[in-house]
Amino acid sequence: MTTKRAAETRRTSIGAQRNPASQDAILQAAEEILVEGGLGSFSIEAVARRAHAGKPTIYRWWPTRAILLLDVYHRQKFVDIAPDTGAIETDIFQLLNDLLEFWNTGHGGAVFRSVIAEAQTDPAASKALAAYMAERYQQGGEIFRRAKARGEVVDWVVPELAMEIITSFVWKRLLTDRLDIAPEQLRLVVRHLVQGLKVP
Amino acid sequence: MTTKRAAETRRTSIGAQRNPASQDAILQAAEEILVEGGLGSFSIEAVARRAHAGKPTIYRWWPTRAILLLDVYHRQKFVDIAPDTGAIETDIFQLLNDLLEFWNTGHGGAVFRSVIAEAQTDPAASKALAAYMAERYQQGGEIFRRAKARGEVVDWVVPELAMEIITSFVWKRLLTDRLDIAPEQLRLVVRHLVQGLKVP
DNA sequence: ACTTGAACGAAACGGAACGTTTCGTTATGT
DNA sequence: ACATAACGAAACGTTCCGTTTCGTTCAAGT
Repeated sequence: MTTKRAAETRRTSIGAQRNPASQDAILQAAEEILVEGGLGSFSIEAVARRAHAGKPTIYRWWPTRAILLLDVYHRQKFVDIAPDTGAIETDIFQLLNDLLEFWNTGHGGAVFRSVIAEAQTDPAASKALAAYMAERYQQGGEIFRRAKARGEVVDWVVPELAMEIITSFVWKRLLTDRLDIAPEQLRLVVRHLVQGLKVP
Repeated sequence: MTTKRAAETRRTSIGAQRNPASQDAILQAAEEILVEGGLGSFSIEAVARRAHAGKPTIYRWWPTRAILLLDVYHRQKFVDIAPDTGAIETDIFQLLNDLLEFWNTGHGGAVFRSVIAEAQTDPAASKALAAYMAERYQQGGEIFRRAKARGEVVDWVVPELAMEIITSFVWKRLLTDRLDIAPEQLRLVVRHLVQGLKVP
C-alpha cells in the first residue's frame, strides 16, 4: 500500500504533462459551484475541495480566478449568433429568444453574470470580455449586413453598433435578474429596437 | 493626558448618538478607495483604516458592504433624468450626454460600476438596485409621455420600457470600459434608438 | 447632581480564503 | 537509467472577515 487512504479515487500525475482528468474535474467543479452558489461562493479553495485537486494544480493552469471563470464560460455551448429567417425582425427575435433560453435553462446565465462581475474587478478579465464581445458583434452584425443587402434596412445603420445596442438590453436584464420575458413582451422589445432601422 | 497619542486628531463619541463627523469620514474614505482602486481594493478594513474609524462603528450603521456602497452611490449628485428640449431626439441625446459626462468626469461611474458588480453577489444589493432603477425608468419615462402627448411618438411605445432600452446601452459601455463616446457617435446611437419610435 | 446607556476608536479574537512552498509519488521524455 | 514535471496533500504567513472586549466621552432620564 503506497498511499494512506482514498487511493482508489485519487487522481495522480500521469507524468510530465497535463492531466486531462484533473482539468475536467476542476472545470466541472467550478461550473457546479458557480451555478449552485453564485460568484459569492466561488473560491479556488472551494473548487479544489470539490474537484479533489491540489491548489497548486489549479494555479498552475489558471493563474487567476478570472481566467478560470472565462474557461468555464467558453466551454458552454452557444446559440446561433446570426439566425437567417429572411426578415430582420424575426432574425432579432430569434436571436434574443435563443439567448434568453440559453441563459434561463442552461448554466450559461449564471456563468456569464459571474464573468461580467469579475471584469469589474480584474482588468485582464475586462479585456478578455471586451475582445469576446467585439467578435460577437462582428459575427452578429451579419444579420444587418444581409438585411441591408436585401434593402430592408436603412443605410446609416452600423451593423456592429446595432448588434451591441440590441444585446445591451438582455445584458441588463441578466444583470438585474429579470430574464423572465414573455414572448409577446419580447416581441414588443424587438419592435422598439428595430422599427426605426427599417426602410419606411 | 488621558489618551496615549494622536489625541488631537482622534474622533470620539459625542454621546449616545451617531457622530456625523464619523459618518462623513467613513463615506468619504469609502468613495476615495472605490475611485482610486476600484471594487477590488474596497474592504471594510481598508475603509476603517483610511477613515481612522473603528470597524464596529462601520458595522453598526452599514451592516453589509453592499449597503455602504449604495450609501456612497446615493450621495452623488445626479443628472437630470428627464430633460425637456421639446423634441424626443434631443431629449434622449441630452440625457445620455449628461449621464456620460457624470460618469466620466465625476466619481459616479466607478461607484455605480461597483454597485452593479456587488449586486451580482449580494441579493439585497440586487433588490435595492432593481428598486432604484424602476424608479428611474418611471421618472425618465416622462420624456416619452410628453412626446406622446405632442404626437411625436407612436402609441405602442411603453415609456418605462423605452427608457430601460435606451439606458441599457450606456450601462453596457460603463461595464465594458468604453464610455469614450464622441458626440457624433452618440448622435448616431440615439438615432438607432429612437428613430423607430417616432411617428412617420 | 448622579446614574444609566449608547456611540466612539483601538485592539484582539477565531475563521476563511488568499497565493506559495514543501513533500512524496507517478510517469513521460531523453 | 535518469532528469524533469505534474499530481494531491499539507502547511505556511497574510489579509480580511464579522465579532467581542476595553476604556472613553457624552446625552438623556431620574
